[in-house]
Amino acid sequence: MKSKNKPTSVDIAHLAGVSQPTVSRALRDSPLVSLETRRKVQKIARELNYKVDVNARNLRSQRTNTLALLLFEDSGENESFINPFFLSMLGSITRAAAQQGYDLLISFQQLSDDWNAEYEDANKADGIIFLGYGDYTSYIKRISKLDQEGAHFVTWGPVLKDQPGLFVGSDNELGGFLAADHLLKLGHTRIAFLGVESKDHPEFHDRHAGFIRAHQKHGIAIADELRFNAFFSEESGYTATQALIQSGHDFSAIACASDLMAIGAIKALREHGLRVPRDKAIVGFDDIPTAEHLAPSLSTIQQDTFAAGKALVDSVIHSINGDETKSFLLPTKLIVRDSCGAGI
Amino acid sequence: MKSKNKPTSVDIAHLAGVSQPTVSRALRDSPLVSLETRRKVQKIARELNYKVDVNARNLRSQRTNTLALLLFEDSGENESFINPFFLSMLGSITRAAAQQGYDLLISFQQLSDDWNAEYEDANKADGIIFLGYGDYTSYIKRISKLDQEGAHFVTWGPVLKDQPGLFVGSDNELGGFLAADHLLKLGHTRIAFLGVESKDHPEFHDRHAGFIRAHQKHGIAIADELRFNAFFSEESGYTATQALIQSGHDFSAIACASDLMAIGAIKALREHGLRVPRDKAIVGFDDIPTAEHLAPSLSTIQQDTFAAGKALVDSVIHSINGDETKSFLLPTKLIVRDSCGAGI
DNA sequence: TTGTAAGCGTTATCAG
DNA sequence: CTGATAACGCTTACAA
Repeated sequence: MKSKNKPTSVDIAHLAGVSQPTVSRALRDSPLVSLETRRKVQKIARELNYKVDVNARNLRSQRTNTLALLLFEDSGENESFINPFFLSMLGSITRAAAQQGYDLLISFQQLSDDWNAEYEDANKADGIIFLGYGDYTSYIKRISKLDQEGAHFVTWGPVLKDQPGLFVGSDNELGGFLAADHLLKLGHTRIAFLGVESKDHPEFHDRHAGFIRAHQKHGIAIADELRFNAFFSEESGYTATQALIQSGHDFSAIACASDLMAIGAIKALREHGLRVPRDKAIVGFDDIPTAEHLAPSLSTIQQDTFAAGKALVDSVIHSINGDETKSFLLPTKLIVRDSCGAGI
Repeated sequence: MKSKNKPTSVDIAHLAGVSQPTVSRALRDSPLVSLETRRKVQKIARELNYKVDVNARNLRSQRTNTLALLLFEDSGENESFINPFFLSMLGSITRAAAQQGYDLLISFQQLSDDWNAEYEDANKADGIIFLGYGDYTSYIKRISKLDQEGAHFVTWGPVLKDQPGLFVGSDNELGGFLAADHLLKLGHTRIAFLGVESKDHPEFHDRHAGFIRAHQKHGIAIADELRFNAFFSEESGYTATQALIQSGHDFSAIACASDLMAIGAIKALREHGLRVPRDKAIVGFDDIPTAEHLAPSLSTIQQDTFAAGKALVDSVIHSINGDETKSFLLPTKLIVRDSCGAGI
């Protein structure tokens, strides 16, 4: 079944009449080998369609030139469905890794799983990128050990004081601020906020903190009764919005902590005969590809997945190389579309 | 920088007072090792946080337990943008691979690249999944060699006579039929078709073939002047639709060979003051996540990415195992939404 | 049930 | 500049 016997560096050595380490060196274009020998060896290698066996190389050199991407999912989510924001990240990380000459090993993990962060231990990868860690508190516990062991990894997430490990994330506080600021400028004063309040979800916390700061800037009091818990998903946004409507509290706009939530919110509003943006304004968060195609198109806070992928890959490579590394945030940006209308 | 010296099976052997192969066997839970010894060894391994070095294992066993996914992109496409259909595939392939206990190595390739299909040669992976091969004719040339070498790979694509290698794909002919049949049932008789006509793109050809078959079934003549070339992208659908409108030919519906095209088509129609579905009906193809959120929601032909991912992974694994394998198609399905209206 | 010996295909080290 | 020799850490025979 399998192909013919693959040529090895020994085979080439014989054919070229040189020693086998010389072959190895020649193929890496080492200047320690004379140009003539190099040429000869490389020619033969090409003719035989020789490829270095990466397992042998990795074993000997203790380096894999591979990055592992561990994607964690809330197990509650729909089986066959991946958060589109993560999908975008996945795309840009793959690209960035390729650009740096690293292979990318991808693995989905269930949060419930016994944590399978053995990629570096098993020498499958030189470093790890974590995406979507679930809840922050238990995640931190889990990675503290990794960090002490000197593993090379970076996490997509919030940057907080005294965190173990390396983090890269979006400036969620800024995003929350921009969203609320936009609505407040449009004249809204009673703005609902959809997003979980918990130490376990610092991103949401930060988005809400920005939300508060914007209110302070405008001298508008926060209406705490308009804050509803919701996770990333559409269902969650839908449910929270129903609760909001049924609460009977007055509101003219909703700031959602994710675009999926916003989709659910719009659906719920519509079912109650409320139109966006005529009756209620909506802002999302993420800028997933669907956002611009929604009806109405969704104003939202954009996370730059392209920059994020590159930042994650660069960070973990720096860590691998033993360079100085530091956690940092990427700016978020307001994208104005139709879902907020022209103001009150 | 790197962690402490990782424990090896030899270390454990010493501690456990057994031979090193015994350790290796015990860790694989081989029944050839007494329960007692197994327990002892496993306990020590756990305490030391020992992990098998996959490079050593792979080198010795000549198996990697890894699949490579090579994703080809039309280089013309927007740099940071990946076809959402492929993104869905990527998600489901990752899942399916994990389920089968395989790691997944992902690589983006530019079509222009010097073909980097060396994954199996280099023993990085036991088999390869190809996604988005560009144009069929040159792709076939490229893989013929792989096939002769006995490489283990499967391609997402059309199933044709005398193909080299293994293919899994959607039943595009059926999809094209379902799309046109739906429109014809609604009373449309002059239906435009957007999709490239070329031997190099058999999927589009098949979709059009189904389109024709539906017309035949309904006894309606095909209006060849209503066929416009377009690729997958939104821009392409936009441009083709403009051309269609400017051609002055009468039409009441458009069948698009991809959802992205449909998005572009709707945009073009709207700019010409034409409303969907009131003035023109639209059917897409793929059922990308955005489709249901468009305004109007897009009727389309669904490709089952979940089944597809599983089928691709299973196929390549069968091939690796030397089992009998055969190319096959997965059924496509009509999803009725609002973009076709209630008929003429 | 366990141990011994060999080897997977490289790269590293050192000597020439 | 090149070559001999020894690892890298595991699995596969085969022998006991």
